[in-house]
Amino acid sequence: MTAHPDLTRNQSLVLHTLNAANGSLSAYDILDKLRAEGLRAPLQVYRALDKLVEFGLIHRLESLNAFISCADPQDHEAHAHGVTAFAICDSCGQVTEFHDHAIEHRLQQWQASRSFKPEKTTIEIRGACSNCS
Amino acid sequence: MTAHPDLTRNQSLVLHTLNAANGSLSAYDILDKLRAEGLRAPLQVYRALDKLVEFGLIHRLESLNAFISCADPQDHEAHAHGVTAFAICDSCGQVTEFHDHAIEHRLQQWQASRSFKPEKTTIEIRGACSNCS
DNA sequence: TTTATTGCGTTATGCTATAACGTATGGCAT
DNA sequence: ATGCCATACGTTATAGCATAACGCAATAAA
Ligand SMILES: [Zn+2]
Ligand SMILES: [Zn+2]
Ligand SMILES: [Zn+2]
Ligand SMILES: [Zn+2]
Repeated sequence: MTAHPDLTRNQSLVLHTLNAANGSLSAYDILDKLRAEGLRAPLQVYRALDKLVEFGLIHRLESLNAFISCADPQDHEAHAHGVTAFAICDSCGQVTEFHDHAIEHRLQQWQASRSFKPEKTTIEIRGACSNCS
Repeated sequence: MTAHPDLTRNQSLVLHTLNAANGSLSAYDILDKLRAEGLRAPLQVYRALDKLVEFGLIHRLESLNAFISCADPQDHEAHAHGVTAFAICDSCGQVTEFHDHAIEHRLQQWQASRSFKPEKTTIEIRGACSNCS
């Protein structure tokens, strides 16, 4: 359970922006929100995002090319070794993060049967949330 | 079991290019391979890709922003109503498509419990295949 | 002090995807 | 045949996402 180091100014700015957002934000969304704080270039945001993902404080949503703050950054076990899944509402943008041990176990079985060594697993359900149906 | 219509020239060119490829190709990879056939603009490729995905003949890999031909285009049941998963080797590019009913069922349970209406589900495992480990 | 590491800022570039326009073609009802 | 509709096509321009490459600054070993 290694704690991540203190965040730098840019990392803090990006994390707080994501925490304050309702749903997910693209790197350029974040950049636009942080111009007032002095950020000017995409790389400043991408470098912070890379670190925050590495620290397990945020997640990247592959099907949206966007980022969202972790729903439970304290849960190191689930995020370090587990599989994180997301349900994404295409209507309102709500993102629900969840962890399902049965799915994870089933994927592990498949991987073992094929001698496939997983590095990162993406599970994203796009659709309509209960409010938007 | 509705058959898809005959493919247009551009659709055929794109499909054959993907069928001939070892792994996945980006839209621009495909465009480069088809310049000799007269294709000049990204839209010509993207429009064909959209249709081929709609017909269930190819899949989009969200974590790669790339496309791959379907491993079993005849299996309409699995592709129309089921969840398709991919194991992607980051070393050699090999992509293995598979379908797991237990995972699909588990996702359905989650969706039912949250009244979430799924439209498209992405499952992609990035890692190293048995040959590359 | 020297060296290595990490983060920062900037410029430039590359890759991915779509908007908006007009043209062409084929099916079909009148 | 004529008009109408739906679909595909080709082109130009633009939008959106991501990284290469450079040098500087601060910090932490050695
Ligand atoms: Zn999380
Ligand atoms: Zn919603
Ligand atoms: Zn398939
Ligand atoms: Zn491999």
